[in-house]
Formats: sequence, structure tokens, C-alpha cells
Amino acid sequence: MKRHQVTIIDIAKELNLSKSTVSRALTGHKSVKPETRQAVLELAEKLDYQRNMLAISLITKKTNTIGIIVPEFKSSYFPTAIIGAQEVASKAGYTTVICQSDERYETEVANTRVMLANQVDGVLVSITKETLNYDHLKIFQRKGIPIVFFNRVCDEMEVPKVIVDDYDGAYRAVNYLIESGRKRIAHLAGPFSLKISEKRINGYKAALRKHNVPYDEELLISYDLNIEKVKIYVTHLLNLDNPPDAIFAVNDPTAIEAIQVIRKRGLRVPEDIAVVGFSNDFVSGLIDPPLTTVSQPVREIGRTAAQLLIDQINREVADWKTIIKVLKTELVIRKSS
Amino acid sequence: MKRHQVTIIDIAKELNLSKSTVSRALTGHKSVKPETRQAVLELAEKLDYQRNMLAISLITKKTNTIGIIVPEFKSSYFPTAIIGAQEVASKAGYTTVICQSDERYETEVANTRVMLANQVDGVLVSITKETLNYDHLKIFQRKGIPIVFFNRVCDEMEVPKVIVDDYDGAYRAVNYLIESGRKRIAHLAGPFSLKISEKRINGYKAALRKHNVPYDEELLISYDLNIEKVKIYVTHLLNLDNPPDAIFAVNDPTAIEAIQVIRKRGLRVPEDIAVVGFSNDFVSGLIDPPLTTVSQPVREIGRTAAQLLIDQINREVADWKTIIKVLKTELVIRKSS
DNA sequence: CTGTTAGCGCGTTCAT
DNA sequence: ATGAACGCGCTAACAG
Repeated sequence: MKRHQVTIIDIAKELNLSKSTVSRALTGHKSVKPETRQAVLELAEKLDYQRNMLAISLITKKTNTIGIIVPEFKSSYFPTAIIGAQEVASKAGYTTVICQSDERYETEVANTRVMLANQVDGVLVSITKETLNYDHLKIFQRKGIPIVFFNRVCDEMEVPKVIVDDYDGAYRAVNYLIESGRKRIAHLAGPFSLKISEKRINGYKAALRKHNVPYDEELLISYDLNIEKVKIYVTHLLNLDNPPDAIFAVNDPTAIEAIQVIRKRGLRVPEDIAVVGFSNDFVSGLIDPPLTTVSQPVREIGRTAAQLLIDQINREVADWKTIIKVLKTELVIRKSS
Repeated sequence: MKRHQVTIIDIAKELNLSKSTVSRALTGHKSVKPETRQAVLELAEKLDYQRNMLAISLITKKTNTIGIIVPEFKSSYFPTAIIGAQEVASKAGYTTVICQSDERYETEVANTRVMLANQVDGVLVSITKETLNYDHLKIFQRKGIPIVFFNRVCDEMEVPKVIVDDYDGAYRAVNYLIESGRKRIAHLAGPFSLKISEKRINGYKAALRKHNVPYDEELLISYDLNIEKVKIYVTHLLNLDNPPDAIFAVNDPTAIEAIQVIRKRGLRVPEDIAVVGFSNDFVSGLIDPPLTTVSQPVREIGRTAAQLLIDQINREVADWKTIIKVLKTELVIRKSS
């Protein structure tokens, strides 16, 4: 556990120079004699010297680190978004610290503490389905640390957000179902605590309205995204006196699980019931039947969010923007509908 | 960009105490008068005070951070392993810094620098398919920073490793294919640079040998895991004068892609050609036909690796162990074979 | 129980 | 072109 770190002092001694000179040589200051710099650089290389970012950050008050807090890693959504964010961040010289909150509010709060303690320069956040109180996130604002939401956003905070047009995506999905002859379309929705659920519900309702399909409360089920419960809800829907002939699911895992349940009941997809998902997860094209779904530019969402965050970091607090970027979705029609 | 951080001094002044007392109160030292501690804690809470881990780490030379370097995020494998690792790490009070190297050697080297500069207490590594030189990883050892490999390990470094019994998994998969009547079994293998490829190839060959099935060079194709190339190789195999009646793929994405190619040629899986994968990715049970595959305890791998790493961190360098944990695989038989 | 002093490794003045 | 001195926020001796 006792390790010796190579420091500037070590190489200063070795070369009979002052620490400041070595420091300057290392940081690429011009006012250093070329041969001195050369010698320093060589020795540093030879000794595997690495600048201690902790010390530097302590002085500069900048860690060149951005934090990313996401609710889960189960679907391909967040890993993909993170890749996008990292692309932009690392190009701009930022390291990323990733925390996943496991869809639990308490964990999310703990994660924010970690971020704060590690002095991140900014955070990218997608909240859990449990998050109703935002005090832990507002701390960032108060401390002058920019925050950008993506996907699961917090409405009561005026900060940049990156979302997709959930309303429009849902609208188009349901519209398509109706136009292909479906009469009773159920919606397995997400929890009301998430804005995305609400918007998708609104899109769903709007599409029904447009075609004068009466909205039937019985066919709208909002649930907590705990995938195990899908079975209960789908079974319930199938047992209705007047069961649906289509299900629009709030996301792909829900849709996929719904298909399994439907098939176990001996019904066919899409002949008996059409199923449409949301997000176009990596798996969706591979399952049987391939899933019709609303595709989101996930990687682009990550990239955009990271870019907005870095822009904020480079701005004075007074100049912070509250842009909301709304990216487009696209309906991908496959065999499940 | 100019933010004011709340420091111990701020709260010391406010309370007319010395910094050390405040510090002690904050760190839960016993030798502090209860009411003093109470006052400190309350004010800290009120001011959103967060201990500056940078400063603490600088002194204690411990960041309570472990780095994780993985090659990719495309399949569910690494995200799942990371969740396992985080479970253990966070329980032990460690934050994780995750870097993905995008299967590129250069990126991996850059990532190690990031880890070093940020003074991680230890690293978990799974190398890229390009990594042939390990100097960048040996630096950790030289600096006394423990390293633990998982999945994609480095043979020439004597450090803890967590792997599965690749040889055995491959052996059982191929054995099963032969016993279910397949005569010509091809193997779409990974690059030779990865130990896991080699071991799976050996398992493949051993199973053939056991059943006196002659090994045919033509049926063994090692490729770089660039999924786009699967089409070429599978097409090639199908065009052979004596084409295979089964394909054992080095991983699930390869197997899944192979199935798509086979079907596009108008052949049936498993009737014409059986396909078996490796890893049991999340998708594998959902695709059509559900994939027979060798399942790995991925999350457990992550947990084990993290635990080994933390053990190393808590040991003196001289006491470092070089345990190699070999976890068991399991053949999951589904419809593709 | 509390205060004082000395650094951790480094960038940054201000000198020379 | 280089050195000396100071301080980032904090913990860890050492004193009472």
C-alpha cells in the first residue's frame, strides 16, 4: 500500500533544476530553454512520470471531469447514450465518471454526493423513475456546477435538456396502428412521475382523437417499468371482455415482454395482436417477430447532451442557457404490427 | 466559471473554531464535544458543504476510486460485468471510473493515462483485441497500483485474473453438436491475439478429437470480431464443396449475425445448419430461433474481479496474490441447434 | 477536548 | 531563462 509516486521534485533534483522550471517544461511553457525542456521530458518519460491531476485540480479548481448519472444499464439505451457523450467529452479533454442509480432515488442522491465530492466540472443526468424531489440536483446549480438532463428530465429546473419528441413518436406509432386497421389499441405506459410517460400518453390519446377512436380508460395502464409486472398487465388486457387488438408499449423491453406473454397464451403477433415498442433497442430487430418501434437517435442524444454541458462549463454562470433540444424520432416498421 | 466552494475554514470562522476541530467533527472523531460536533454538522448541512475529496486524496494518497477499462459497450456483456463490479465496489466505499477503449489500442493507452493521472487505487481491465504490447498496463504494477484482469486477460502479467473455463465451454458446445448428429462443424473463432479465442479453439478441437471427427482447417475461421465480416465468412463456408452442418461461434453477436446470413441464403436454422453461440447475451433467448449458447455468469465475473481488486488494494505490494479465478459456464440449449 | 504547525504535489506570482 | 515563496483544502502530527 505504500507506493512511491514520481514527482516533479524527483526530476528537479535529478536534473539540478528548480521545481518551477520542471513544471514549466512539463506544461509546455515557452520560457524554457529547449535543451532543458528536452531533458525534463526525457526523464519524465523514463520515470513514467504522470502529472498528479489531484494536485492540479486542487489549484486550478477544474478537474476536467464530467459526471454522468443514469438510472440503469439493462437496455442498450444508456450505454449507447454514454458512448455518444464520451465521444464528445474525451475529444474536449474531459474524463467521465459514470454512476448508475439502479432506478433508486437513494442511490441517485448518493451518486450526486460522489460527483460533488469529486468536484466534477459538470453533470449529465437522467433521473430514476422514483425521483420526485430534486433538491440533490439543485445543489449543483447553487454551487455553479452546470447540469444537463437527457431523456428523463426534471421539469422544475431551468437547465439545458436533450429529449426526443415523445409526443410525436407516440402519435405516429398509434396513428400507424389505426391506419393499418387496428380498432382497440392499448397503451402500456410508464409511471406518471416521468415526463416521457406523460408525453407518450398524450401522443397516444391525440392519435386516437384524430381518428375518432374513443379513448377507453381500461386500455391505458401506467406501470413502474418493473418488467416482471408486464405479465400481469398483459394478461389482464387479454382477459377483458373486449380485449385490445394492438398494444403500444412505452419502451422496447416492455413490448418484448408483452410479446412473450401474448404468445404463451397461444395468440399470434401480429395477427391477433399487434405490438409496437419505443426506442429501437439493439435487440428489437433480432427478436421474433422483429419489433415495430419508434427509433430514437440515442448516440446523438448523448453527444448533444455532452456538447451542451461543455458549452455551459465554458460559460460564466450568468450566461447559462436553458436550451431544450428536441431530437426527431422515426417509426421503424417491422413484423410485429 | 468562478464558483465559491464552501470550505472548512468558512464554517470554522462562522463558529469561532479552529479548522482542525471542524475537520475532526466532520470526520467523526470521538474527541469533539457533542455540542460542537452538532453545531458543525448543522452548519455544514445548511451550507451544502461537501468535503473536497481532491484535497483529502492528495494527503491520504488514496482516492477510493477504482478504474475499469473495457473494450466495448456493444453487447450486454461489459455493462453487466460493470454492474457486478460496481455492486461490490460501492459497498466497499469505492467510486468507479469507467473508460471504454472502443477496441482500439491507442484509446486503451490513453485510458491508462487517465487512470494514472487520477490516481486510481486500482484498475480492472479487459483488453482490446488489438492489444499486443502491455507496457502501458505494466506501469500500474511498477507504481504499486494493483490491476486485475477479467474476460480478456494478459498472459504475460502475473496478476489476479477472472475468467471462465472457455476451453470447457467450447468443448461442451461442440460435444453437444456432435452428439446430436452433426458431422461437419465449423468454428467462427475470434482473433488469435485473445486468449479466449485460443482456448475456445482448443475446446473445439478437443471435442472433435474425442469423437474421432477429423479436424478440417477449412472449417476454422479466425476473425477480428468486426461483425460486418461475418457475412463474408459464413457465405464462404456455405459455398464450400462440402459445407458445414453446424457453426459454433466465438460469441453471441457472431452467432446471431451468422443466423441472419444463413437465412438470407434460404437455408433453415437448425434444420440445415445448427448455430451455437457463447456468452448468453441478453438478446439470445429472444431472437428467432432462440440461440443455443454457452452461458457465463457475467455479473458474478464483475463482482469477483472487483473483490479481488479490493483485496489487492488492502494488501501490501509484497503480499500481492496472483489468483486466477475460473468460473463455470453452462450450456443453454435452445432452438438454434 | 481544542488549537498550532507542517506538509500532500503542483501552478503561479514575483523576483532575479 | 530560472528560482523562491506562496497557497489550493485538507489531514496529521504535536502541543497543550
